[in-house]
Amino acid sequence: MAAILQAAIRVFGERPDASLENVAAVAGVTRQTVYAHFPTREKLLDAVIDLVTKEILAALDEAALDEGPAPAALLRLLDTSWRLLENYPVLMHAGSATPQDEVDRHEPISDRLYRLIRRGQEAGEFDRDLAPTWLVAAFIGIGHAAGAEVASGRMSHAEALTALRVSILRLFGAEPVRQSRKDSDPRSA
Amino acid sequence: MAAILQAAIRVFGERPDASLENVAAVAGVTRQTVYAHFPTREKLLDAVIDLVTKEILAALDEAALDEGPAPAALLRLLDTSWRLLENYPVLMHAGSATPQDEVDRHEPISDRLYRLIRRGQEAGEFDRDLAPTWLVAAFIGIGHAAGAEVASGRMSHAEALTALRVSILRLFGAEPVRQSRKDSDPRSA
DNA sequence: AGTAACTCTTACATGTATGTAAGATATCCG
DNA sequence: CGGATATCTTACATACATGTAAGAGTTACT
Repeated sequence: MAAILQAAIRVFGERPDASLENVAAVAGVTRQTVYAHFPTREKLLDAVIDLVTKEILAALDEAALDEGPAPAALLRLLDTSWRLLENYPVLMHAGSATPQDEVDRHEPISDRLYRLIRRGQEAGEFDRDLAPTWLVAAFIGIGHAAGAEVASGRMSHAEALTALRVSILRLFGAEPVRQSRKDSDPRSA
Repeated sequence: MAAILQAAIRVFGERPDASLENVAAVAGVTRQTVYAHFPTREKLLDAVIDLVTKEILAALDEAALDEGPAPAALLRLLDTSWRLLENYPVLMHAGSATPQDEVDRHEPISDRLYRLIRRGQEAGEFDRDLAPTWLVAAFIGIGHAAGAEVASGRMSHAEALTALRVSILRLFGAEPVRQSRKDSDPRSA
């Protein structure tokens, strides 16, 4: 049963509309065995989402996003999200099913991100010109872009993470958080 | 003929994996009539991509991206792309088919964007910390995010465009283009 | 040893999409 | 008028995925 779930996570991560036949093959069982545990395809999908959501929540709780300076918390959130995306490529396809599903899947991460943005903006650590809801969408969108770059082999995992960090901080209008700086003249925000 | 192509653009824009039955219905013809013009589904897809690509190239040529300051050209490119995305929602689903298709579809826009980034970075108008290829990916990713916000009704078209302008300029490390003065008209073509 | 849970094999039914084929009808143009 | 083109109707074949069903084999636990 657990093997089937893991297989489903892997397979749907590569191809969201893969058949149960594929999932069963990867799990090393037959299609009917899958049906023995999950009566319909949708139930299996639900189980996958539930499991992944639980892992996400646990990982985000460890990041303690409500504590410390907002920019540092943002980077913790970024690193955690990036690691989750690496472990669960299925998150890349969050928009493939119904819009309702999309919302549900990203809800745990986007909700915490939203609160973090609000906190940072109110403390003056993030620029206030852009609406928090938009920044949430942009964060996820740019994260997906980075994931796609890695998936296609155009960037390494490490390169993408570095680029992500810089990009997100810029986007949020945060002071650069002490990273290797080159000869770029600092503009005051 | 042309009606079928237009219908395909519309239908595939809403649902990339719609059946030819749907396309035919929207076009006001029967499925067999579609087959009379496009022997396979793939041929129809190719025709759609070809047509849209031509329109994109024409629109981008009008934007004169090689002339004037890079940040201004970037905004022209952004406005043009945004308008194209509005007219051809099918561009939102550029990653749904094979990876090869994705590259092909975005090539005309990403190639010109790449050259523009290089030009701006070499002239010192854009920050040099982020690789041009990454900025291309981030540009498209954030653009898609904006498109999704509009499609879901969470932002208006105008709100999204404004947020996009600010976000892209920040991301590219460009000096904020004089937008406090209202004489910078987005529609420059 | 015996029972229960799990899994396997095989088979069937259904739905949907793709693609092919043949013959009828309409329309436009020379 | 006559022929070419485009379209329509109806029908068939195929492929694939989903879901159901029955019966047999395997494993593990008691």
